[in-house]
Amino acid sequence: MVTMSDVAREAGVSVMTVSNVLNERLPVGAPTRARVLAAVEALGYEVNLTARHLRAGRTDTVALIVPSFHDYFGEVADQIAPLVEAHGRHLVLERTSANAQHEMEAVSVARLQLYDGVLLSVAGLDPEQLSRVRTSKPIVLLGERDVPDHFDHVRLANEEGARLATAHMIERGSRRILALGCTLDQTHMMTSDRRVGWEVAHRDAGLPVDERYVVPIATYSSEAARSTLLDVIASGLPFDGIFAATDVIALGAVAALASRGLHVPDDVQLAGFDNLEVSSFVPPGITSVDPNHRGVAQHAVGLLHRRMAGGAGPAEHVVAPVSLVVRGSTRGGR
Amino acid sequence: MVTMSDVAREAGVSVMTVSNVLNERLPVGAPTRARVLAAVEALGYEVNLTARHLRAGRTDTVALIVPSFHDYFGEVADQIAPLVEAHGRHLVLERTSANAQHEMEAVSVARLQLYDGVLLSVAGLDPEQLSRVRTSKPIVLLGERDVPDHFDHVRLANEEGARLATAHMIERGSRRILALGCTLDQTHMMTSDRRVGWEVAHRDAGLPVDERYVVPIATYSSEAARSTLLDVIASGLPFDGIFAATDVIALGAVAALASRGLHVPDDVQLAGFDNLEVSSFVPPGITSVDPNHRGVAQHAVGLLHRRMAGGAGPAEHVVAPVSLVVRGSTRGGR
DNA sequence: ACGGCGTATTTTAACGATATTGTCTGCGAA
DNA sequence: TTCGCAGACAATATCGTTAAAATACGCCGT
Repeated sequence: MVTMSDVAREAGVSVMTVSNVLNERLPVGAPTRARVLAAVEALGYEVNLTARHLRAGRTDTVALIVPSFHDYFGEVADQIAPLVEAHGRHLVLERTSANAQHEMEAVSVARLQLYDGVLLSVAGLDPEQLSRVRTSKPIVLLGERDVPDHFDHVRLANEEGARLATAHMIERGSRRILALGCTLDQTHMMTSDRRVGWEVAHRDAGLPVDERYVVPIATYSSEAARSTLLDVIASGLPFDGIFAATDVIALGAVAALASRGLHVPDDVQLAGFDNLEVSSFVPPGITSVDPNHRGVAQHAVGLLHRRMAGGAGPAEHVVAPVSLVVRGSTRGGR
Repeated sequence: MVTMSDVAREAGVSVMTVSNVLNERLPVGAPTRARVLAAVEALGYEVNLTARHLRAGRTDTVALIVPSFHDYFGEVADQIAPLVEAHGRHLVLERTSANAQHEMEAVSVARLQLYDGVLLSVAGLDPEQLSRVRTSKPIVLLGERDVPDHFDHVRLANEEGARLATAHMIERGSRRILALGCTLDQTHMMTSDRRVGWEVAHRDAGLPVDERYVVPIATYSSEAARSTLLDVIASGLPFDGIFAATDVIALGAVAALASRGLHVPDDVQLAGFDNLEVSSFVPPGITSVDPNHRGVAQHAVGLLHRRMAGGAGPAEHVVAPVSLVVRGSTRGGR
């Protein structure tokens, strides 16, 4: 590897002069500067960022740690990247495979020290595990789980989104709406918060809440959703609407309904959550709760930036508002 | 920050003893070890990886540099991650926004020095620009563009995949097949290689090749595909099949066809390329060329690993085989 | 001619970890 | 008693860079 001292020797100057030429900290005489630049060019020198990071105590890099690079997270990441770069920092992604052990490793203080700040999308860690993470590094948590109070946290208005979607289908005539991929858990989780919204919509409309219509699925994949919904259909439980906890689940539902000859929205209305790009293209267009990626990204990066700039003060817990995008999978959609 | 020397002071030993306890290089007496571990625990010490990286000259980290975190790249990344981790290294992703300037920055030798190896998904850089990248760091290129000979490179059998898909639709009765999202370029690019496969299938079947059926699109988005296809329909050009250059494009085509009341596959057969997960769930299931992510990932990581282990020898240029997955969007699919 | 000042450049000392070499202690063998 | 040697630990040098302090050099005014 070519180092500064190689360049210095080649140019017949000290390493500090090389550093000063390259970083323009102290002024360097024109002839000397020219010799240094020539040597840099000749040897193909590039600064060693590891050394600079050690010396500077900063890396000008932010990590976004996500469970997988798929779908929702990919879309959020694409929103976050330019915001981080606007602050003159780099963004890198790390993956945890939604596995609590991997997440703990990712947030091990050792790993964190490589970054000036971390956006951690929490999927596998519960509050108890998270509270064991002690570090002075700025961290902002993203995700739908409960987290310890002392972390900055951005989450979605899950309940409200689910309520919007369900109320919309009720208004358009559905009376038996599955909550596909939701759960009856009492703790705050994505799947239970969204189920609560589904319940609230029923109560608001004076409709009974039937727990048989809450249908959990094994994994959050389209395939699991498809086979689970096929089971529901086979069981004979009557339904005329589906609130899918995520668009990935909605997609599996679309496939299952089509394979059983059920028409959307005439036989069954369908609404999802996440407003993935594909959702507007899958005929007849899937009505979906838009999670407001841009807003989430802005809040998260904003909070992180404030902490990195040394901002103190109590942790903030942001609930980002969501909105319903109506498409052809519910009646009245275009 | 808590450093080794803080721990050393707390435990009343030298820093080397702390290092030896933590890394188990030289043996340390049991009582001393216990004191050190207690001090580590008490102070919450974690190793500073930046310092270790500088000293070791390695980072045990591989970067995957992609144009965006969407769709295809997200899926490839999820395949690559476990393979890299199996070699005891970390994987991080960086994003270039398919922008040549960003790509050049990403491969600036400075940035590379943070990693032991780099997988670079080339979207914006042409061979001439790439050949200016001089570094001794192991780099493996991914992607469908031509690259300088001295780089290891993994690409797909684009032409063969397109030929398979097109021949399949011809066999099932299509006679006027659009090449949507393809181009007439003569240089090797994804869009032109796939167009060549479309041509070859026609010639193999003794059918004429009509260049009016090659329909480029402005951006590789579903939305652009949809509006472009709507224009084609409006133009009155008759067609009974579509080979879409990517599944993202196929998805836009599905939406356009549905909105014009054209039935897939009865009125128009449709086949895509990439076999995205969604493609098997969008009714009636999109026939697609499977790009063999797993194989690509294995080749790429294998090549990189060999180079990182010091393997010399000429650069390899791998063309990963692809296969056709037949679904309901072509006749005879399930 | 000389003190003083400003600019150009070098020297020194870190950043935090670790490979290498060096010191000390105690014990067994001659 | 003396030497050698092994085990346990410490001191030093180093990775490549940069902040801060030190030096060298010319030039000015008096």
